[in-house]
Amino acid sequence: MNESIATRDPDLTQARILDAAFDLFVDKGFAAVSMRELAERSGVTKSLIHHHFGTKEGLWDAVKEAAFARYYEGQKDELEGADSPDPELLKNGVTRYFRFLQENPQVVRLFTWMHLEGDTTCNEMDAELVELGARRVREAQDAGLLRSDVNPTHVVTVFINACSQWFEVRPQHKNWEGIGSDDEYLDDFLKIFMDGLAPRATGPETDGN
Amino acid sequence: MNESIATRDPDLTQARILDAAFDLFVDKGFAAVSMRELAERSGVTKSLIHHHFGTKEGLWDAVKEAAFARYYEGQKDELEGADSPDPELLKNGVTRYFRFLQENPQVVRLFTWMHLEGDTTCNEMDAELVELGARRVREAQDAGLLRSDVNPTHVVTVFINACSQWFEVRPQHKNWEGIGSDDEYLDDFLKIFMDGLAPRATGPETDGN
DNA sequence: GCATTGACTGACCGGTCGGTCAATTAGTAA
DNA sequence: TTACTAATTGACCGACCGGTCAGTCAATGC
Repeated sequence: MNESIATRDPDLTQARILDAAFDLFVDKGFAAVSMRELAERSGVTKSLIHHHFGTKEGLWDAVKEAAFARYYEGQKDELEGADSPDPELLKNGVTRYFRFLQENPQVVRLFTWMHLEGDTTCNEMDAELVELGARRVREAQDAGLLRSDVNPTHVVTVFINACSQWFEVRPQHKNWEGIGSDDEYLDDFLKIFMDGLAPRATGPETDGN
Repeated sequence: MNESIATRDPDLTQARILDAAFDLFVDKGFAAVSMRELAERSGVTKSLIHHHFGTKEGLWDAVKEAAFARYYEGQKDELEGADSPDPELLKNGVTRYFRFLQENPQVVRLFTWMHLEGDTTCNEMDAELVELGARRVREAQDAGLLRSDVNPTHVVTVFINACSQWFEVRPQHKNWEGIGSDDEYLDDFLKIFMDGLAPRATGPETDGN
């Protein structure tokens, strides 16, 4: 706050503002954050934020765009990295997604704010990621590695829901009696999820296809 | 708005204010709602709200308390209504919970706001409900009707998460390609969930090892 | 040198915020 | 009727809101 910028660097300034705004918006929500607060946190004047981002909504949009772009790139890379259909692949996919949310709690909160707002700006990208995952599931189904009587999109949705909601409510549930650690929850979920997705014995014999 | 109260009825007035506040807070979140807006919506003066509820926070607390009390009573009754341990019971429990959220989308949003706020006022009641459900699961496990190598609390948590997150993001996902209706999602989830919870073949019978 | 551009500032704007308060009004018990 | 209590009102408060604007200041090109 006391330090002023050594030399004029608009890019760095914008990055500073975006960082502070990300933290504050994620923490308190859009409506509960004031421009003055944002200015103080990022060490610039309120007017400067308006200069770079126009309105408060403009800044909020920029924050969401930047955060989601990072998320999107990371997830897309991981989804496209895998190749051969394999149940182990699904398990790893779930685990990686779970780890990602675990390490990025702010992303969970950001998405939750956006959902409550009815924000649809990231809808196509979101849909694309799920579509990518669903395609993997369908490949595994066609290869006879996963049961085929469930909608692949729902398979992906179930694990996304089970993971993201876990971290969304984690702060409240943390010290509940009977509830385990992140890893224990993940283990139990994977047991249920993977065994529940195992190919069904449709006939009298062991399903070999 | 035009109608004024025929005769003074403080209870009715408070109920009116609570109703309007519930709708507005659930819709826009605590910070984004103004006392003037609340007053106009409930057809009373701003001062009158302060008279009955003290502060804006006081009204918010009252709204949350009332809503959660209703939720708590309903859920508790359903959980205590069941008696014999039975896998069908778990399936019915999931279905009933799913239907409840389906019919009460505002409750989903309210809880999400509360989670983001870090609200812990309903934590004990929440924990009690999950504990009740977990006890049912444990009974079924002890009776050999469900696999025993998973934490009963996690079993309950998984289905709560899968259901509530579904409705939390539903407005955004509604017209995604590949995604089905509420009922189709529930069916697919139940397939995975129930089969994933079936007792494992550890013994002499048809064993895959 | 000088003009131009854009980053950056601080004072200021009208409006809205949550909350208060004295005064009025309607029920109620004596 | 009277006295009391509580519901209800509208005017009002200081603080804060998001946003604007004229102007300063540093870099860049000529």
